[in-house]
Amino acid sequence: MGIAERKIRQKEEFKASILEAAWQQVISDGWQSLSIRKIADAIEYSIPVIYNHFENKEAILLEFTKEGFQKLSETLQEVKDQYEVPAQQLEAMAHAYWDFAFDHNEYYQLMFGLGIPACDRVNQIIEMKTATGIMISTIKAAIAESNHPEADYFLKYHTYLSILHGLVSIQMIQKEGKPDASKKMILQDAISGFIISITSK
Amino acid sequence: MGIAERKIRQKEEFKASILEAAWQQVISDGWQSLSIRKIADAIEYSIPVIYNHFENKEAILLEFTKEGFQKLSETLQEVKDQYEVPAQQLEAMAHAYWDFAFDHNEYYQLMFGLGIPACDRVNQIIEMKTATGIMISTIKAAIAESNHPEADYFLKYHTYLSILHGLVSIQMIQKEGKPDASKKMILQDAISGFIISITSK
DNA sequence: GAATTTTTGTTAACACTGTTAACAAAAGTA
DNA sequence: TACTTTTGTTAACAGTGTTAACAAAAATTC
Repeated sequence: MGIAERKIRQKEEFKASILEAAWQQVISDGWQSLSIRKIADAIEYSIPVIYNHFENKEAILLEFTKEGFQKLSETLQEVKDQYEVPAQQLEAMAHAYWDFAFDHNEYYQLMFGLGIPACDRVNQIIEMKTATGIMISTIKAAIAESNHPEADYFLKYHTYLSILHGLVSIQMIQKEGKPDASKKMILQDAISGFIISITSK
Repeated sequence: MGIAERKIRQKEEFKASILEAAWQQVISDGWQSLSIRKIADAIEYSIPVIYNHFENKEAILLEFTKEGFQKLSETLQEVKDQYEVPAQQLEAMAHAYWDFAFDHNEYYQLMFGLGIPACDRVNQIIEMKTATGIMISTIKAAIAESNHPEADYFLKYHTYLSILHGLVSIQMIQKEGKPDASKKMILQDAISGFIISITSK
């Protein structure tokens, strides 16, 4: 009975065409503005057919999130395979990670829940400069007292902030509520490494 | 003419009551589910009055984002003032930053555009484990070859990922599109610091 | 104090969202 | 051919942000 197989094949194709249409939406207007109606419109079917193939909108986004992690894994593995020394691997993977994030920007935003309204918002906030100023001045002072006062304070500030924000947001994505005190060891580890990197060496 | 003053005072109070009601919403259900209608309901006025005091919903969120950065600045400054040595200040500020993020969780999410649907999503993605595995194995190898093979690989992995994600998302929030190559120096700086911290010392 | 203007607030709608129940049409099976 | 299952549609529900048209209250002018 080849007809049952044809059916599931057609079902797969249909599902794929939904994802295809959805992805077009995502890359052209961002995943924020992805809508079931627009997908239905694009595939020229009525709305409820989509719910025959996906439980809800979230399930569609989940699909892309999976794809994103798959692609990231592949990329990391490929890059890793090009080196032998772990330290070199780590460095190369870091660059690959960076490139992935910006080359597959939509995937990355989906994977890490970057809800982009903040982009427009953050850029019009003067209050942010105050916080920035406090941190930068401290970095400057630390560099001035260090053995290599020629270091780029602005670069070091970005590094400092990125470490902090990275730690926090990764933690927030993984679980809600305040993480236990043991998690603060990660902070301690990262930040003391950073401080050493500017104060001595 | 005290009546004009009373008017603007009342206007201020009204505005404050809107923000108050909005904030109640935010802390009880997250800023995702904040709605103009619910605010109107809470203050027992009709919907359009809110638009007399705020241009749109975004303006209300912007207000909280500002508040968030103000609070963060205050916190950082206070903590900084308790120390003299820049290195100590940086460390103390890092911990203060961490505490702020989790103690004022709603503010932080707003400030950095953490669009929390990803929380539920990320936790049901097995594909994520692959990527994690690749990175962890490399970290393990690096530690094994280092001078202190007793180091906690899981901690180091979290540090590694956090640095990467922090760099990327801070960059993404600030501007869209791929950042210029010079920005990659921040990555280079942070990651080489990290690598040194595990390979030698 | 009455008439007029300005401010303030309301109702009702528009244009969107995700989701689903009720039903019709097509396809496969007996 | 008659029946069942799958597939698809229309129409609605319950939300969302936002705004135009209008009524009521307050302040100002005559």
